[in-house]
Amino acid sequence: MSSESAEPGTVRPGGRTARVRAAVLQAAGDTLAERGFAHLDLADIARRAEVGKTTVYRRWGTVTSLVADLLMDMAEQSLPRTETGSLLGDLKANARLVQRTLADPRQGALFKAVIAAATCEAKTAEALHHFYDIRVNEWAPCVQQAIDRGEVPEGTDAHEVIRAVSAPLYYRLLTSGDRLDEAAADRAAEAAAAAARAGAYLLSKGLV
Amino acid sequence: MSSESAEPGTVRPGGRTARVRAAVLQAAGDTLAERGFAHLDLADIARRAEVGKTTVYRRWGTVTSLVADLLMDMAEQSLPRTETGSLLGDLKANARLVQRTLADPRQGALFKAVIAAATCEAKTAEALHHFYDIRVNEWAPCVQQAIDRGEVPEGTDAHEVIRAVSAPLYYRLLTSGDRLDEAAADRAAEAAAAAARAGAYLLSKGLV
DNA sequence: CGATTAACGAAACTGGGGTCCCGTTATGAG
DNA sequence: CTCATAACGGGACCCCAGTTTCGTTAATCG
Repeated sequence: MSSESAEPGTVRPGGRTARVRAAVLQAAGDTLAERGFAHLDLADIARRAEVGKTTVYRRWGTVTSLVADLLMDMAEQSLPRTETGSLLGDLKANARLVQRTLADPRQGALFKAVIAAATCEAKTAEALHHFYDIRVNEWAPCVQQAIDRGEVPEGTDAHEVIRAVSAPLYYRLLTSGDRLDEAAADRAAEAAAAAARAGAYLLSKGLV
Repeated sequence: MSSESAEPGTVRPGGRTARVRAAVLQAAGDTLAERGFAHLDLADIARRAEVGKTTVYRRWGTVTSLVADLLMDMAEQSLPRTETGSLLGDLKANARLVQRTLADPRQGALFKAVIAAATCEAKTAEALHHFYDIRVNEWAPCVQQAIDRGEVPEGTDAHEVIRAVSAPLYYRLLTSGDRLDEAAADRAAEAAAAAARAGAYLLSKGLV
């Protein structure tokens, strides 16, 4: 009875609809990775995905909206974290994972493009934030374990420590031309661990 | 005698040419700040700058190319650093400066847009890297002074310490919706200082 | 299984971003 | 001051991204 029906793809999400979505997201990821976010149009993506142009425009409408959906999809594919028994070991494992991802030509370019897209629209930005919230939540427990072991002071902001590991790697990816190597990953982990031990991430300091 | 003459604006860079460049860069900055990088076309910028559309296309050609020129312009306007006498004080001053810049609605949006643009073309990326090289070089000496004072170990990578201050702020700007407040700036400075004191940024560790 | 209709897709259409042409302005050299 | 021409700018033009229309296919329900 509602004057306007819900978003297309919500009533019959199975079969063809799901296939179309998968093909389009695949094509979008490929195109973003090799062409970047700038000169990117939905018509091109439709051709690549071998899907009707009309369909892409109807279901996503804009490039940023499509990227937002791509991020929802990426958020669901979370990798389980590894546990090493020490804070530094865990943070290094995390840093290496991020470094490998960003250093990979396709993945690195994709992440750059996705961040660029999030810059342009609130909805896409929200999807990106959600993506990183999930990733950070996945790894935060290792800091709590370090607190329990007495490696870092009580009241340390676990999420902030995890973010501190990724930050230098992303900063380097975006603002310098230097390659992301293992040394950069290890340095990021060591710096975060040292700062955490020194109490730089106590909750009382930055009461969000 | 060369078959193709040099870029327009290089032979007679004075008077009108300079005025046009200034007007276009101003308009580009404004548009980037309020509309973002995505749906941005040179025709619109030409209208804003009250300059012939043809001129903009002839001199810059693409949006990313224009952003690259804008970055060259921004790189020249470097703010002098302040000196406080201690590493933590200097790093906090730097962190506060970055934080104020990124938290400012216009400047923050502009930086986001510029980073997004650098994602899309090598030439723009190079201009962005150059911009940050200059900024980092401006502040690196304060770390060297800390080394001389014995605050941080010999062989500490001064540039890496300065980057470590900015990294969490940019990471937060781009991947989270949280506001950048003074607490975040101070935390970034404290973490970098603590990690530097602990020897996390020794050159031997990450021999670039 | 059918019947209903959500969702897809081919084709025609449109508007504005980007290009080209050529006349006008004013810079910089002599 | 004068001149050659670098650089600008108006306007016509074109291409293709994005929209609309309507017929076709197939997902879901009974």
